[in-house]
Amino acid sequence: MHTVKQLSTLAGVSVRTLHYYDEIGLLKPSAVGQNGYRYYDDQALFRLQQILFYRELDLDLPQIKAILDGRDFDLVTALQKHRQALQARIERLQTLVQTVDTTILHLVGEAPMSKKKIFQGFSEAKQKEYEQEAMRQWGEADVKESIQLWNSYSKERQAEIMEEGSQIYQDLVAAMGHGPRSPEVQALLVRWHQHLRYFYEPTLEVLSGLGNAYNEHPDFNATFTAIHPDLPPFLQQAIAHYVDVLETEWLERELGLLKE
Amino acid sequence: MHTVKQLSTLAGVSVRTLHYYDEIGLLKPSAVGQNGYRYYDDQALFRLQQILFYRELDLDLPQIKAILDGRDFDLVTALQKHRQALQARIERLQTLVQTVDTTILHLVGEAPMSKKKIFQGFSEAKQKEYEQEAMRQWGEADVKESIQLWNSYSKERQAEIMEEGSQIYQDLVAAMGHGPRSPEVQALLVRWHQHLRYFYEPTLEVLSGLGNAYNEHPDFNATFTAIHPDLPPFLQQAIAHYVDVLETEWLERELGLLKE
DNA sequence: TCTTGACTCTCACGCAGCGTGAGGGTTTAT
DNA sequence: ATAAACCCTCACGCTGCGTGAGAGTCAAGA
Repeated sequence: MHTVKQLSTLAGVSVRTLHYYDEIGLLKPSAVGQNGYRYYDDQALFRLQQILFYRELDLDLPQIKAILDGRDFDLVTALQKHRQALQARIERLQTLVQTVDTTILHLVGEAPMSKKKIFQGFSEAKQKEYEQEAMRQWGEADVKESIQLWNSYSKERQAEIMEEGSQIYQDLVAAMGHGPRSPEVQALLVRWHQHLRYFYEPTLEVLSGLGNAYNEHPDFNATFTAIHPDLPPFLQQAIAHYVDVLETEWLERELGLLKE
Repeated sequence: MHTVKQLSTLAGVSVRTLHYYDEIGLLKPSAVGQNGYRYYDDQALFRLQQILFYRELDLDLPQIKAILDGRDFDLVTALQKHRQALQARIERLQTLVQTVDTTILHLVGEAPMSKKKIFQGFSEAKQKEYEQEAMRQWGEADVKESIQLWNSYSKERQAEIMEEGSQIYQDLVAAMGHGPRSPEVQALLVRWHQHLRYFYEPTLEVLSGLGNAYNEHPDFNATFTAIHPDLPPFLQQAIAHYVDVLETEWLERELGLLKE
């Protein structure tokens, strides 16, 4: 027989939770002393573990009670229904993420916080290279800002960001077969765009200019050709389309909705 | 100037919501009559629409207030943080769905129909063979589950399944001339995959491991060599390709979800 | 003018699943 | 015997409102 405290540490829940489960009849103590103390045996511990398992699945307590009390209750059907509910929630959240993404892009495109900065962040040697690359296009002050932004991240964060970046390009290569305007590729470009924001705030014009540069600028082109020979022209087309969509479709719809 | 009812129908919210937003200072009426009535102008309507927009994104009301009152608040950063939170919730829900799935499978396998013996479709001798074969690879618990699943089928169904199984291998032998990646062979592997699911739910890794085992594991190899001497290496190649395609399709679906 | 019906207001409880005290008894170890 | 640790029962708080209750107000028709 365990007291509430013992059971709570055994199962990793709070004492209050045990009180509550008693209150709603989900888990009643195996015995109650005349002092009012609750005592639980191992069977109760087992039931509690079952409760916690189903709670992990995000089932609500009345449902768990129904399942465990097992009265004319089809567990498999219940779980399948629950699965559907979870899927629905996932899909809803995924559309939310998309909306958040486009909102961020809108805000960034509308109100550039700090105009055009450029990125660095490869090896020390290449860093200089890119710095000059960027300077030729955007000027020294902007580059310095970007470098400061980059240096403001921790070493680990920097590693993560770089990893994420190369991952995105690999995913893009894998998705090339679908064509530059395919939903798959365009979705990856959302990630790409998000990724850029670690370095600077790209306006829509910067984005589109970047797309062209990836193909037409010799140094960028070389970098991406090394990943895949067809990547530069592919990126140019895909990004052009991406910016197109952002400028027309979304601006009309969301912005109009907000301001009208 | 609109009354609460008017504003509520205009924006599609309840009167109670307007009361509440007033109470928490999120949306105060533009004017209040001496009778206590709330009156809202068009600016308030606009603000309400903004509120609803951010509420749609699942931001909580204090956050919305902070955003709209815009005091030393970086909207983009806030949205990025929110995006991460949404992503975390999505990932959590996705693992939950997985857990639910495996739970359902477990329950289905556990459904006690008749606790007879093993893989009854095979001859008594070969039965033991397959049993050990399976145990060596997957451990006892998995095999038991598979056996229980198998025993949950009726005798007639079991006979049909076994017939179907040997038929598939014969068809595969007949199709070997087309090559392991040919549509003909790949279509047969769909049937093969479906067939396996009568016994257990194979993950992609299990499928691919099975393909290798068919060639490299001496017992499996012997079994299939008996059907046709070139069948084992052929199956290994064909199955490897089949799994490859499945993985690609899966990736595409993920990306599609991300975009939609 | 009086009535009626549609609105309006301010409390205030309820929902899920507990967290977090408050205030007071009990047990256990020293 | 005393303190520490544990136990109990209220009971409010959190989110974002829904849902009345009870009472005042307004516009329009008889």
